Amino acid sequence: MRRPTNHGFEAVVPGSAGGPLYRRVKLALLRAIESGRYPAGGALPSEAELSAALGVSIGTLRHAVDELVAEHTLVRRQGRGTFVALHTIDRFLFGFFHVERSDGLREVPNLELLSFARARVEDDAAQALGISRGDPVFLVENRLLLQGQPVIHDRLVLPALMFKGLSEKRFRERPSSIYHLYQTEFGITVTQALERARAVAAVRAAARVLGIATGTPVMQVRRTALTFGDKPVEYRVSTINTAHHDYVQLLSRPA
Amino acid sequence: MRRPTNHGFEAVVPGSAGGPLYRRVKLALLRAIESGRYPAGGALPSEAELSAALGVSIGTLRHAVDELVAEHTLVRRQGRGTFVALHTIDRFLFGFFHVERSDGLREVPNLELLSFARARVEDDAAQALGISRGDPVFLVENRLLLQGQPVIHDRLVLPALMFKGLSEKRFRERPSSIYHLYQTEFGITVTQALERARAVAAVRAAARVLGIATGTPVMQVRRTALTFGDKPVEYRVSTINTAHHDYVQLLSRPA
DNA sequence: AAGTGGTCTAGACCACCAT
DNA sequence: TGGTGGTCTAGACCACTTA
Repeated sequence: MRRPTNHGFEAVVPGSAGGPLYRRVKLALLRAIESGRYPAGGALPSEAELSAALGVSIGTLRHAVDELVAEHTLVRRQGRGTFVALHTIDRFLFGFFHVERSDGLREVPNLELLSFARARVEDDAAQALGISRGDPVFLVENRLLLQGQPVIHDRLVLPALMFKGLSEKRFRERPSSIYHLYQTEFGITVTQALERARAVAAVRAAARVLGIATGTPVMQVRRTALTFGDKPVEYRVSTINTAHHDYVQLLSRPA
Repeated sequence: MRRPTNHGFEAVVPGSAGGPLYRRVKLALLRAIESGRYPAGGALPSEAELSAALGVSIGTLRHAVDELVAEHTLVRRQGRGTFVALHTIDRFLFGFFHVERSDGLREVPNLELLSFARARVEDDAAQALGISRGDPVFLVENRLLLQGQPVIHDRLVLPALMFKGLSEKRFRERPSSIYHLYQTEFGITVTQALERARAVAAVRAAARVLGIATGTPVMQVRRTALTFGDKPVEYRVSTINTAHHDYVQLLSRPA
């Protein structure tokens, strides 16, 4: 017989304000995840236990979990349990990496660290990250190879306050994916990203890194990556050589 | 007292094969919608009536409808009913139109028809549309203006068999959105689209239409639009002048 | 065999909308 | 006021996983 516990939750009462019960249950779960009580990759208590701890029916608990699963915050595995979602290489590839060869071949990119530095943030990145101009940031420069050929040049801007202790060494260890590194080392889960793309003539620096002539048309993608609560965690400018690769998108949902 | 009807549905029995009950209910609803029994914009019978007609509990019926709502096939309106989703201008703007001014201003584009013709399909479009090379198609050429300035040049390829009776006049009438035209005039609902983008130097024809110099870097987006069952209905090549506008994407879901 | 999530039911009550 | 979808419950049973 197992002793009943409340798993650190207070009962969520139905009558009071704050919207539907399942939504308050969802927020309670989200707060528990963000607080680190259930680390990325770890299991949640069973649905029966959670519904008892929160004082709601199992149907209501499932409704809340359904939404968190739809948002990729949780993952259900029948017969095993419910887990906090991990940024695996697969999720990265299909969720946040949009470049593939023109013939449709998708491939895990090979990453080369070009430079790593601490600096004070410039205006465009400060605005995207929602921090003050001049705040300390890390600047990381990467080159991504597909089939041995350089295709993408990335410049990342990371708020130093959120990535305390980040070092060049961490990046040199070639994490399976950068977002996986954020998650496991800093407890930061990237849940979505906003991208703005345009075509530009390659400047000399980017052209050299990509091995193309200055002035070649390339795609420039500016990405702001967000975590829970739409909080920005990374600003990134990618320059893509689209001579033999495409930037691919599947469109479906409005807003 | 209202006479009970089955609304043309046969009861869905739980025991047999074919996956979960709610999924077979979903398919039954989808077939009814595709068949035209419930036209775009029209209301479905109430959930109580549907669950009775299909012989399932209201919870199961709601589960099926939940998925169709998540896929934007149906729309629920509390107190009014459940409706077959319409391609309104809003849905178009947020679901399928991705160009906005660099400062973030979103605007409904002004459409100019440049040319309209019948022709035999070329290879790239034939492959994208899943038809045989040489099959009859409509070729439509549009120019989209934002704030009075030409920003996008579109070349559309439509299978003639799916768009019987399409005429230049229909396009001249400036439909609120092209996908709305497909839906109301031909019963074709675009549910999702696949886009492949790259940066290229503007060729002379596109440059003239967009009012820019030949060779200017522009984005070229090739879109395949799909309806129910991932069936292709339109192939489109867009050339975008990104001098003052961006191609914008919100990324979240993996696959 | 025990524990987990997945499905399905039957019904009560609430919130919203039209008339 | 009556009809619609939205929420919530309590429980039964199934399918899958692990030991």
